Amino acid sequence: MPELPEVETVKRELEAAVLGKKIVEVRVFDSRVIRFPSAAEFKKGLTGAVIKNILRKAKVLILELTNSKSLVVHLKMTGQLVYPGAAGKASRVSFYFSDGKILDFNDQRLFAELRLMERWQDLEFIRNLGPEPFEIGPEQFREMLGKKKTKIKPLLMDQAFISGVGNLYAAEALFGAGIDPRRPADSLTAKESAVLLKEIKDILNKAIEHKGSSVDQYVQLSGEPGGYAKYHKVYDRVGKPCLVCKTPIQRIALGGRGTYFCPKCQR
DNA sequence: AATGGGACCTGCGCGC
DNA sequence: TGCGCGCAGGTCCCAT
Repeated sequence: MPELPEVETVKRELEAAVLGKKIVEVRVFDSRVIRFPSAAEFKKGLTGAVIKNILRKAKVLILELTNSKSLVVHLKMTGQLVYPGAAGKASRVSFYFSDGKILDFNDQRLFAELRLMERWQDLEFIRNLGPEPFEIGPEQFREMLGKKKTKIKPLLMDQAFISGVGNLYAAEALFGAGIDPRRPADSLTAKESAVLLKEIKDILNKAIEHKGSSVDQYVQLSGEPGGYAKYHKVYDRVGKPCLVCKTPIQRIALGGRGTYFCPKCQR
């Protein structure tokens, strides 16, 4: 599922592929993914526009256009952007460029969201985003954790607390830091919180280097899977031996989400 | 304030 | 072989 490294990968690839290109046609195969405005207005607002700038805010992708509007993309869990595309049957929306190439937006489960906004900065979700891990240091992180009694793992996934981390990287970072996902956030020592922040940053950076983790549906812009999944130490490894101590990896539900951890290495 | 559950969706893998 | 069911998780929303 696309988290910060996957969205960053797609953002970089989009920059190389479609920056400066003109959209000449938009075909909508399932209008449910278009959250704003209507499908008709969406098409009208995009046709003829040139992609001027591409940004990422946490897990959100923003394509700024020359007509002062922005295409805001949230892939949620199964959204994909594929280029060059083929407007195949899995496509929900296809963007046709003046050079004849196609950018396909696919989404198996229809959770993903496309919006055409005058001002993406006004989107409530974006306004409420907490800092990305790269934007804070250990002292600030410790202070943030100290104000929260909630379990550390769901807290890492709270985009208003810290943004860009989802279920997979939260589990991997907590394993790397040797911290039990059920620990109250304010129980982490200064040293533990510093190690955790470093693990988060290191793992996100390494995942970006390997162009993301392909579990479930995520693919790079080219349609190829990302290469980071083979480095996962706990995610989706329930019952398999811990790569450090051989204890079977456990899976529990926290905040309704599958949580993988090593009961021996993580305390 | 924190927590839990359901909702949104579809396809996959499982057990029978 | 085929069917029904649970599950997957990013985010919002509601209830407690």
